[in-house]
Amino acid sequence: MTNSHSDPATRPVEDQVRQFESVRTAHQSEMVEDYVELIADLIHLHGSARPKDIAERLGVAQPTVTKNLARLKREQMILHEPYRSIQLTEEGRQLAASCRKRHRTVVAFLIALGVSSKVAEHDAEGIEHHVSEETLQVFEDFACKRGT
Amino acid sequence: MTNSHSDPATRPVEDQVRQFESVRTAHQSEMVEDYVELIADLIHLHGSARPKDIAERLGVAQPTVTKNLARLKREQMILHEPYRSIQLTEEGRQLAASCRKRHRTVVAFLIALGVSSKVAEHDAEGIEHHVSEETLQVFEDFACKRGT
DNA sequence: TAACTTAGTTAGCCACGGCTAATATATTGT
DNA sequence: ACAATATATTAGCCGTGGCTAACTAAGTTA
Repeated sequence: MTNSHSDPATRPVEDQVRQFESVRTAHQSEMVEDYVELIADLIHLHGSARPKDIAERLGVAQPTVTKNLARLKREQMILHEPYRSIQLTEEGRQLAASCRKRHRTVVAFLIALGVSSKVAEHDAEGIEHHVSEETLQVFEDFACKRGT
Repeated sequence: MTNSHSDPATRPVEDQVRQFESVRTAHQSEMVEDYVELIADLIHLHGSARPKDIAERLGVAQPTVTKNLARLKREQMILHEPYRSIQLTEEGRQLAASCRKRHRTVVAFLIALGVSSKVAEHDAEGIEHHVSEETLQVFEDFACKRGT
């Protein structure tokens, strides 16, 4: 172990606190990121993203989607009037693009490492929300050197 | 891209559903894993794990800890009577051990990859809960070959 | 157009994991 | 032993993201 603090509980308390806090924060953005990314994909694929389709892709009930869309709207990620189509705002489009890029980077990285593509896709979904800029950069370099 | 389904929305719906479901499931176990791991560390370090210390390490209020300990108890991870000390059950100890091992593997892997130890420690906290057995094995092999 | 079907929303429930304020128990020091 | 302090719990609030049931709107088709 190169790490000088291999036992977590011996690290400064504030450091550990910051970490846990930042994981909690990440969890709060996950839903938004997943939705925005999925909406972008659906629009790209079908020309529109209906609550029905979103619900189906995520494996949740439609009312759950309606509720969460309210939050996306509140956070200015989408434009949406009841019963009308869902549009991404500029901010939403940007977020979707960066999520998508990050997602693909993580998948490509895992595959380059030797993980099967199915598992890579699966794990990326969970991992992508917790990768810092620094780590993402390292992933990208690695994937470029080794993978496709 | 070696992946045949680089556009998520073109993958079979059930696959994507399973992924999102499994991320949601992982989230439900995160709290338990974090607590159990931390409790083991504190016991190892101080001989006991008090709610006060747990709260301090996690950066949450004490009542939050009390509430969550009830869940750990319900799930048979700890033994705990009001105002008395916290013990890990055998199951709890095992979970703590495997979480700890996984955590260290992820950290060692990231460091071996070239991520700074501070960021490695940070990202590991978020990533560790979303790494499948297969990926973990790949991480371990890589860290062994390259790092300490 | 009217009836039926499909899609979307609203209302209201649940568990979770945060919080503060108030209370109860332990511990410590005189 | 008792008072003061520190720790732990309880009660009760909040927002999130699930759910079902009931209702509303849109779209289809006879």
